[in-house]
Amino acid sequence: MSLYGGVELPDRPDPENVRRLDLLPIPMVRKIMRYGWRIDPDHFRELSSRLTARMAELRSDITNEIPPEALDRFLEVTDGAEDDDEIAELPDQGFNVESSARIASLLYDTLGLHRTAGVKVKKTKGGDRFSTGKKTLEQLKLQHPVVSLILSYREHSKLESTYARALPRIARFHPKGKDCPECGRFHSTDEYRVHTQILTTRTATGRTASKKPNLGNIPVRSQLGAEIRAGFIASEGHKIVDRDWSQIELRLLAHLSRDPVLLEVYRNDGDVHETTAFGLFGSIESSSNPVARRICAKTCNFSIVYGTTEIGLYEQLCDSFSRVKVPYPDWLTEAGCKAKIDGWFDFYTGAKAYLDAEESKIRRYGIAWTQCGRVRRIPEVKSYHSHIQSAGVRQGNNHGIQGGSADLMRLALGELGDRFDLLREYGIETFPLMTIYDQILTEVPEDDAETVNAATEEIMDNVMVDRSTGMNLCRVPIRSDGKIMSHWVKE
DNA sequence: TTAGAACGCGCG
DNA sequence: AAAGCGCGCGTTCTAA
Repeated sequence: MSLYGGVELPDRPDPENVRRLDLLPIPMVRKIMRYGWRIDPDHFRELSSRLTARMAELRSDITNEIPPEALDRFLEVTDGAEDDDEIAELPDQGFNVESSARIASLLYDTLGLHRTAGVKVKKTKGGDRFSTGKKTLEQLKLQHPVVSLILSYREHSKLESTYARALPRIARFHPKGKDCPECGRFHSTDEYRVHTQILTTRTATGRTASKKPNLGNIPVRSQLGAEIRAGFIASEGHKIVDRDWSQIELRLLAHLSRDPVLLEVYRNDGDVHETTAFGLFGSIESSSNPVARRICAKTCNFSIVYGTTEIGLYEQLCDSFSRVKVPYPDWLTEAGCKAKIDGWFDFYTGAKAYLDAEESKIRRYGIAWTQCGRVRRIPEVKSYHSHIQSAGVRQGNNHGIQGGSADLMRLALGELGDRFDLLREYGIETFPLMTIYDQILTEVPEDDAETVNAATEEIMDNVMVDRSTGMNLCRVPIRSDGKIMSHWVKE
């Protein structure tokens, strides 16, 4: 029985429910940590040497881009980093590109890019010097060719040190045969697996956190990053079932806010990003740049809800556009972003009303809670500094959505654990690989992949259906996308 | 020598 | 005064 629109929500936290939520996923979490996830060490070793080689090239390209007299001037300057130890910069290798302080010295002291740039260059958090972060460098790209080279070097270096080099070292050996001493299962070949640690009571919002390795930040967005993911593989004769919720946080917002536009989109299985684009730009036929139009809408949907300002949205949009190599549209200014934010709230009036109502509750109680009753204290709203208060309100509103989706994930993991136990009685063995915020990955014998995919879908999509009464407690449908693969990338 | 802050950056 | 939230990790660099 569906009660879309007919359900009144409890307005107070339910501590019993939260305790249950914290315990529910534990059997699944323990399995994830015990079984681990197979990786291909040779893939990473090969990738690592490719990255290292490219880094050396980029290092010399960077030095070559600097005029000789400027380079001499730059290399003479010694800052605290340069003792007479190993860290000292070797003349034949150029300088230490890893050091943000050295990069700042190069870009600003030696080349003076902060003066030639049209925009105001940001300072670091401590305010000691000009920033060399990605967003700043993106803005300086056109000033000097060395900037893009530095960005490229950073990308390579990040992937090499954090993933390509680290993962094979962390992996444990699982010998072939039955009763593997590491995980107890049967392996038809020797394999290497990484065993992440999952922390279930650490984050402020109720999300789980993963470490050693952190499987929540394995690259995917860039071309190079996808090559890291390709090294995560399934056991011999097995497949990976990868299912992720579709826009779970926006659906939760639709549910909580009862925004009429959002409700309508999701109930009709519509395209929410296209709908936002329509609200911000008008019909697609009148658009000169449909690609930019959609990127903008998508970015707005994921940023504005959490209280981004025009400056933040501007930076975010620049990042989105450069990522997909779409030229910046002419309206992309801070003022233009202000207009988009206003337009977004004018279009989604119900969401606006919900966020405002939440804000007043958060300010009054100094507490934010999810629908399931997960509490987060927000003492900041009682601060005498208005910017601290605003940050607190943003955290609180974020908690309702991010924490709410974390609650759903815990519910789903609990249900899925029970379902997997049932499948085992029918001879289907499942090995949970990971849960990443809105995603559940499972390793399963090839022939059972479709079955497990369907079971996972059933659990995830009905996570807000009360199993004892059959009542649907969500005002919009919850949907997910599933993939069956042998590498952690599309086939 | 070691601990940890600062910076930067990967993901949802 | 800062400018969306939530994390973990690698490197540099400083302080003890």
